[in-house]
Amino acid sequence: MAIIGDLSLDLDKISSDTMADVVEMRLRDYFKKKSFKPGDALPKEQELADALGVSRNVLREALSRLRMLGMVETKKKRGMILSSPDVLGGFERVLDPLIISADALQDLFELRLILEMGLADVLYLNLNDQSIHELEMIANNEKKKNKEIFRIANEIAFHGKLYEMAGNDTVKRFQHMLLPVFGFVLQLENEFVSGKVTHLDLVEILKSGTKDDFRNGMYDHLKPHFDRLEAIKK
Amino acid sequence: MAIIGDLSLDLDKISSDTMADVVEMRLRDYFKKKSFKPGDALPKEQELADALGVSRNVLREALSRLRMLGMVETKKKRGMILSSPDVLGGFERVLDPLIISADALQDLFELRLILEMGLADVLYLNLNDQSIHELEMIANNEKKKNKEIFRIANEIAFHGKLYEMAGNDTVKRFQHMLLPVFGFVLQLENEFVSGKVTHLDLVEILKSGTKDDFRNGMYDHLKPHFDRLEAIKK
DNA sequence: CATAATTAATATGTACTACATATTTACAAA
DNA sequence: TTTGTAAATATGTAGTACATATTAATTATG
Repeated sequence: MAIIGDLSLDLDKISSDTMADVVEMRLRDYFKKKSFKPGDALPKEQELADALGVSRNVLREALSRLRMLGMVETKKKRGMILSSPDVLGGFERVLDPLIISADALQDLFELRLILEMGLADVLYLNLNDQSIHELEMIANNEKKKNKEIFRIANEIAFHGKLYEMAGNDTVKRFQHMLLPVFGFVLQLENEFVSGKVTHLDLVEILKSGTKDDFRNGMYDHLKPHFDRLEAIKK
Repeated sequence: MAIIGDLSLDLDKISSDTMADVVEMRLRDYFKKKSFKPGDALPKEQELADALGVSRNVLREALSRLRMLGMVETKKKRGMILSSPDVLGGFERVLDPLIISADALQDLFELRLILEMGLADVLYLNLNDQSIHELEMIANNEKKKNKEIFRIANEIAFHGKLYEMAGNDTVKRFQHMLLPVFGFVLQLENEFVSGKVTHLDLVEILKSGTKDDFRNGMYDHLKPHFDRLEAIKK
């Protein structure tokens, strides 16, 4: 006798791609196959629609997606050109803590910790006295202001500066996008404790310490977060 | 006398948002303001279009973007629901080494190195004998196969397994998406040398070494890449 | 002849209409 | 109670029309 278990495990959902989904993929393939490069002019909408056998409506729905990602730009009469997308644009649009899954939130929380811990090597490649001095100014500023109220702003300023010093704009932006997620997770846990190593301590390490010193300092600075992770994993 | 420099630096481009751009933003704001959560039903297309004062066409172009990102799903008659987007979907669609800028390529190359170096802490939180054993199998397998031909596949398998062991699906996928970029940059440089520390060495460290040992081992494993970075930065 | 002004041509942006299709709901039939 | 049928409805798709901005061509003008 046949055993009927969870149907959803045995029967895959019927994939109902719309024409816009298909056209989006086909356009991608077309650009690749023809090795279009940024700046190259694309055929006009009606030609593409005719070639694909769809209405101009459907084609524009697909184009709208590519335009959002920055893959294509259009000028009124000149037509469309392929362009260099902002690699983080699509990521940014989706990063709302209220709508992404709890698992993804947790993963992104960890991702930021991974970034902070991995930054040392690239950071030390770009280190110079001027930027260390600027970082120190930021850390010093924290003492003046009300610690509780400006705590989050201070965190953002200091760590953001670290990424800036690493000289990698994409990673800096990336980390900045992760901040709301990070804050959201912490808020859920009602946990705002600080590690033993302060921002000023980290500055001192940058002045005279090694990469390893910095990594260890950063770990201690982030220790409460890692402790939280450890507690969860068990 | 007025000095005329680079015009593009002095004159901002006129922002010519299309209706679809505006509607996309307005829908986002609407979802937030009404605190829609995944699963909630959205008004029907015609109602939204009427409310926004645009044609159903324009509204659908905006919706098409949100659908692509996985923010909304639609069923034929039931209407639309807000849903949990795949946080990396938008990123994945744009990661074509042939169209993203050279700067972004370089940044992403560094980003992968940062991830590898930062992985240790999260990895050690999840470590267990079983997964170490599986990793060892992968590393051992490399010796059997033709090293040159399978070199890239081996790299992907080993490092992919490391991310899997870290127990963070998002980061694992993220790293996997970065691989083509990584490979592309290396290919440009015609550089495929390995560090002194092999995959098997890393496995041994995982068995009996500390987090710091692992980080140092990973750094040595990736040393050629860091050397390349250092050469570029100067 | 060179520059400015005008006109024509064209591709995109937007709106509107129409209809097929899938899915729900309700109801009828077995 | 389950199954089958019919009506209702929201989305998916096609097609037409036109406004607008931009380019190209043409004419006017000094």
